[in-house]
Amino acid sequence: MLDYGAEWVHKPGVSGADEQSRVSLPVNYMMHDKGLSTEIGWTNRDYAGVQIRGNTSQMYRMRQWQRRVRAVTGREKNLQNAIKMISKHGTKLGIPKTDQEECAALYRRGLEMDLLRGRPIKLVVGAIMFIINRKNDRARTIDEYAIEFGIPKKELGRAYREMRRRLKVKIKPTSPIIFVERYCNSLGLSPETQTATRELLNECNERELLDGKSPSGVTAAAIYITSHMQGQARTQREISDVCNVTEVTIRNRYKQMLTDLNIEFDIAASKYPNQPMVGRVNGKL
DNA sequence: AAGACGAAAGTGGTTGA
DNA sequence: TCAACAACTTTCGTCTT
Repeated sequence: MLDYGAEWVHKPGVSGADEQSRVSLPVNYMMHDKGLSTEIGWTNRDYAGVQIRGNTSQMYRMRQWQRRVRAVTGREKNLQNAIKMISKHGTKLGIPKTDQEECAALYRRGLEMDLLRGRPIKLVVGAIMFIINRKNDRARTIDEYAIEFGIPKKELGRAYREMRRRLKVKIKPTSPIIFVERYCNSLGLSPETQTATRELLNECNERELLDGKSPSGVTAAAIYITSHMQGQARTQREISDVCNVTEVTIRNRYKQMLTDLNIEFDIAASKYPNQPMVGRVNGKL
């Protein structure tokens, strides 16, 4: 686990409120030098805000060199590039800042272990961002990363698996549950329907009906069922658009779900509101 | 016309020899 | 490394409402 907390420095001989004095920002992995380097400001003023007189072109040159000197080695330049990319694509995909920092930290680790030489930065960054995505149970699929980075899915998948192995990141299989909130929201379904969908998936999971099936596929099927049961019917087409699975898959999955769970439910007859909720009666679905 | 259905053929990943 | 395999996709004609 990474600690994102502030870093307190203990001052000897000081007590009370001053005892825990903040020295600077917490170490920030989104800066290639962890935020520890010096920056010369552009204002031509000294620490007290007084205008610096005289040689402004000298100030300009100092700034220039400070910038140049900050990233000297190839490795540091590489890291700078990668971090820029993480932040750019991360923002577009809506990845939380904390996740982005984890990506940067993991990338740095790969760099230090010398695993990255000769690979396109884009590919490694994509793989690492997907690793963090999976590790933290985020509701995004590899397809979305492949599209965002403009890398064929096959290639990104291969890089992802290799990086995961070499960096020794342990990853659980994706649970369909993590997609429920996102998909239901996209489809404008009520919180009750979301809950019902989770119930349904949990029930399937307990009976071990989900292993080996694609997580977004079974989520799509579950939503198809519950949306009808809740009187908020969505078509297979609408759901397949949002969940990025085909209508055929939704059909196969939902039919099997109904038979496996012994649920008698006529989808065709359920297009109208006020259908009974999915829930447990005496512990049974 | 929209939605659902299911057969058929093809794809990529997993598994076990 | 290779073949077998299950899940999934694409495509398309048919049925139902």
